[in-house]
Amino acid sequence: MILKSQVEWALHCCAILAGLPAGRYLSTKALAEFHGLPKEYLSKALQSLSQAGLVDTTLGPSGGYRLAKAPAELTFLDIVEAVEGNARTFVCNNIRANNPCRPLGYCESGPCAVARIMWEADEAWRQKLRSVRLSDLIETLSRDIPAELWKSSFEWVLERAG
Amino acid sequence: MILKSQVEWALHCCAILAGLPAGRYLSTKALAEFHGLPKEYLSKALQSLSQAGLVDTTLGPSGGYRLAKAPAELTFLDIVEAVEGNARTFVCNNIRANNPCRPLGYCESGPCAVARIMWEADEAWRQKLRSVRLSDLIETLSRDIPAELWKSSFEWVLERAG
DNA sequence: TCTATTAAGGATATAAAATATCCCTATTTC
DNA sequence: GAAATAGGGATATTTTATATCCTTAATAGA
Ligand code: SF4
Ligand code: SF4
Repeated sequence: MILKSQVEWALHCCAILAGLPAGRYLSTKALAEFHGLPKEYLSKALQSLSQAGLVDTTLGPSGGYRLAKAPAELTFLDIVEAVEGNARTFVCNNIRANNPCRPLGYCESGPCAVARIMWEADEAWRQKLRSVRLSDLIETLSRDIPAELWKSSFEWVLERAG
Repeated sequence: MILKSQVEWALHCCAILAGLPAGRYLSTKALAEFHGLPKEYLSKALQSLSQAGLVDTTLGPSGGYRLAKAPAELTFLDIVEAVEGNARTFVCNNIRANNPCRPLGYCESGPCAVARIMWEADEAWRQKLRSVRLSDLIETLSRDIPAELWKSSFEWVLERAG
C-alpha cells in the first residue's frame, strides 16, 4: 500500500509555487525540469490540483500554474487528497455476510467494529495531514535548505515564471 | 492506495481464533468456509500470520491454526503489518537531487520536511492501530452481534476445531 | 493576423502489484 | 498405510500505477 509518486511531485510543486511572486505563473515544463520529472505525466498531477481548486491556471506563453490560496490556507491533506483521492484505505467487503450461521434475511446494521477501527486509523492519518499547512512546510524547508541553494532555486524559478 | 483484502481476512480470522478453546486448532478450510473466501488464497494470509509469529500451527487431520498469544497481547497493528508489511506509505524518490541549482557534490542530510511530515502521518495511523487490542475487538463484537448469531457461530467453529 | 506556447484531457501502451489457482512436500492423526 | 493438514513454489489473471502521444482551445506577443 504505497502512495502514488505523484503525491510527492504535487507536494514539491506546491512548495515551489508558494515562492512565486503574486500574479505570476509557472509552467509544467519548468516544474518538470526543476524536479527532473516526465513533463507529460507530471501534467496529470497538476491537472488534479487544478480540478481540486488548489491552483489557478492560465494558457498561452507565460501561462502555467499558481496557488489559488495562500500557503497558510493549504494543508498537506488538501494536496495529498487532490492527487490520491479521498477513499479510505480499508474497504469492507462485508465478508460477515457469508457466515453460514447467519439467519436468512438477517441484515447487518452499518459497518462492524473491524471497519470502524480501521477507518479511525485512516482518520488519524488524515487529521495529521490536515494539521500541517503548506506555509509550515515552507518555513521548515527555509530552515533546512542551505541559504545559497534556496536563493539560487528561487532565482531559477523567477527567470522562468510568466 | 488500498489495503489488501487479506488484511480484512486476517482480522476476521484472528477474531474467530480468539474464541477457540485453549489447545484447539482451526483449519484453513473451516476459516475459508466460514467467511466465504478462496481457501488457497486465504492460506497465504494465514501463512503471513504464522511467519509473523502471531499464530501457532500444527499439521495433520485436526491441524490448523490457533493464536500464539492472548487476545489482549495482540494489536490490530500486529495483524495488519503481518499481512500488509510495515513499509511506509510515502516513499521518497529524492527528486530534490534533480534540482538544477544544486551545487555539484552537494549531499542532502537525511529526509527532508516533506518526507518527515508524511511519515509522521503514517506513524499516527500505526499508533491508532497499535492502541487497539484484539481483545477490544472481541468485546465490541460481542456487544454488536446478536447473541443468537454469536452463539451459533461459536458452535459452528467448535464442531470443526481439531 | 499569425505563430508559438500553454493547460486540458482523451487514447493508448507498459510496468508493477494484487488476486487467485495449482501442485508438490513434509508432517501428523487415526 | 491412508487421509488431512500447513508450507511454499510456480504461474496465471486482473487491476492499478506509470508513462507517452496527440488533439483542442486559449493566450501572449511579434
Ligand atoms: S466484519 Fe466489518 S469489516 Fe468485516 S465484513 Fe463485516 S462490516 Fe466489513
Ligand atoms: S524533498 Fe523530501 S520527499 Fe522530496 S525528494 Fe527530497 S527528501 Fe524526498
